[in-house]
Amino acid sequence: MKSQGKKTHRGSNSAVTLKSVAERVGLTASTVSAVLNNSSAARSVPEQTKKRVLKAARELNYRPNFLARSLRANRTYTIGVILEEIGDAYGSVVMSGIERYLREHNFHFLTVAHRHDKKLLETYSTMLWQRGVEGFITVDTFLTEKPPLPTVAVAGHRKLKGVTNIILDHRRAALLALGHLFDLGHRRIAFMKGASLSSDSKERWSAICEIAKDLGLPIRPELTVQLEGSDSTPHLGYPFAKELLARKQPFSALFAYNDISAIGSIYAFQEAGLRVPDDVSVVGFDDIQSAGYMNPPLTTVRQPLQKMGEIAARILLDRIEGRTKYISEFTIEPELVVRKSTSCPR
Amino acid sequence: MKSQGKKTHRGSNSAVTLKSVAERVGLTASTVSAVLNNSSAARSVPEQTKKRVLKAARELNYRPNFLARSLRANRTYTIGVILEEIGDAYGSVVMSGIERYLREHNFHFLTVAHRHDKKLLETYSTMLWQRGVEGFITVDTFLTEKPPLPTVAVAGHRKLKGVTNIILDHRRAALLALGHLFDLGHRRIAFMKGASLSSDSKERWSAICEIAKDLGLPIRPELTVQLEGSDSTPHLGYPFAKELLARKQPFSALFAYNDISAIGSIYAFQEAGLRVPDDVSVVGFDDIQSAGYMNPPLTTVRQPLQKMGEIAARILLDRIEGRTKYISEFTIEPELVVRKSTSCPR
DNA sequence: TCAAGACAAAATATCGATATTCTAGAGGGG
DNA sequence: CCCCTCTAGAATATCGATATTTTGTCTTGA
Repeated sequence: MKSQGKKTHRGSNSAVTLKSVAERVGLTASTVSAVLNNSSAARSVPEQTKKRVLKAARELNYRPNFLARSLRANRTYTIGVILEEIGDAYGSVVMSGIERYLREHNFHFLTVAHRHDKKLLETYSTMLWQRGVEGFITVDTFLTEKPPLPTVAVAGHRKLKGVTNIILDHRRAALLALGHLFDLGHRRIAFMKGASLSSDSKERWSAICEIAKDLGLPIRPELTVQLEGSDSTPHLGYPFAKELLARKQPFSALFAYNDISAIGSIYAFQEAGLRVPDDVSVVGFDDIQSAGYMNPPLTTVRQPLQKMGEIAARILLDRIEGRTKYISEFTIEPELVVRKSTSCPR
Repeated sequence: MKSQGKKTHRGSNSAVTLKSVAERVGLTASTVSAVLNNSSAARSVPEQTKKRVLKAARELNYRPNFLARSLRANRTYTIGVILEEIGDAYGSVVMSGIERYLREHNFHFLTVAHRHDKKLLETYSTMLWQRGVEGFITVDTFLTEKPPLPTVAVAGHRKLKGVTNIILDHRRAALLALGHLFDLGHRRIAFMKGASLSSDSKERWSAICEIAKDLGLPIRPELTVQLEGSDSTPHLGYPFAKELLARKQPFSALFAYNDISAIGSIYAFQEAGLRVPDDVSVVGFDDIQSAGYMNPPLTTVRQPLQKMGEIAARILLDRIEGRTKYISEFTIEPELVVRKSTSCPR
């Protein structure tokens, strides 16, 4: 005897299956399926019957079982999002953009954070792959080998075949920031390089070097510090700004690695009795949400993070659906947001 | 003739199935399955054969198909996370805690953001349910009816049967903040009430009223503003702080609804020539990452967001696995973080 | 010598949806 | 009158894994 009623249906959705709908109308599951999907086999089904089927499905509130469908069709309409960290001001905004686009196109996503652990990264991407995701979006992640699925990388600058990189135009970004400082009259500029772990680090730095050269601005080692650690709070910049001060080399401006470190630096400067921007101008990078509400409001190079997430999602879906060919890069233009943390040097 | 080799395997994982492993060792799929899962049927399989099977599986890098398995077992080891918004400083930190816990317990999660759209909320939760999630965690979300699956709500104060609420001890929070201001000598305190959309709003406010009464602090309507809109940038507080100033009623301190609005308020105060904390003390709520790096660093009531996410995940998994019974509430203790945005009134 | 076990593994049924093939009956044309 | 075609669906096979049932083969003891 069949069990009736008391199904626990834990993970699965309701107990209403194709079969139960079929029984209701006295037909077989295959016929009902054909009608509901309006497949070619449904051509020979009379209107009357179709109506009956649709009515029954509605009444029983039938929802096709996603797992069964996916298994059959070999499609999950799901992608995997691999981030360095979830709770920070960078990744989560990109994610928000991803979510936005996916939602409009009936895709979903699974998320994992690897926290810069290479081993974890590998485990996680295998896990997602096993779960049938159809592609990956990585954020701030160093991939070491070509993933087995279509992949789009946001802020990941290893060039890998098969991976589309969403990159910021770093030369443009450097030009915006340094040009701004240069125009204000700054000549002794301090720099904060990103931690070696941060995947954007290298590219951004080399762009800065190039542009500085073009502008005739020297990059002095004694005014350059390199961030370390994977802290994503403003602690990130604080100790390094202090170190910079401890070197007792004069400088009138700082181009920080990102807003987070800029904020930490400003804090260190103010603590040391320096006024921003009167004594030191500071330029950040990213334009995170709170940047405009710091004191002083931060002048920064804006990365349109949400948009980058949306574009990453769009490119990935286009590839999954075979609408477009693989492209190796997509460049996003940054924007300079001038607020109050920069001014002419004394 | 069967297709061989050139499978496209889009969503699904590799073409290595149980069957192919079985063929490799000249056995049937069922036997291989029994061995790999070490199920009771495998008792009668000789060690030699087991070894052969395991070896073949390893060599072919066999990964069981998640969809097939889930379909059979009616389990997905997946939960749905429903947030108001992803890219903000609140939800994403909670999510980070959720991720952390789930990862350690081999669960995954799907995420949707409803952006306070009730219709969307319903659609999305149905979608997740169809996809076989085994439970929900909601963040800052107004549920209107009992969900069809085990649910844990973070910062959602509708009391619904079957839903476990992770709540902050708001009375304690109010006591910490108001007690602090009171001890400093503040008597004319302005308040910012949360937007009606924000689910914490009401509870927090009534706790504040109670505690204020206990302390003998009057709550003056002319010093109370109510936030509106669902902006999650500091714009949130800015206009309302301006309105407060426009009323020309003296006050020496502000207890803001959250850090975001506190930051916006400080900005408005400073713009109006007021110094914080010398002219106005400000207390925030949440302790978001940048709170400590504002100028001045924000005194605030800390909500241990990441921990709340972890606990929500733990409670949900315990319920899914039937390890514990349903509990209707779990209370988290807040903590006062005294920084530099509060001082004695002039 | 024959039956009862034990052993080894194959066969089958199932999860739910869907694509393809098959069939029974009605109607029409030559 | 017979064959063909069309209708209206049923039956079956499949996706991949797994739980249950069955089938042989070999031992072993009475």
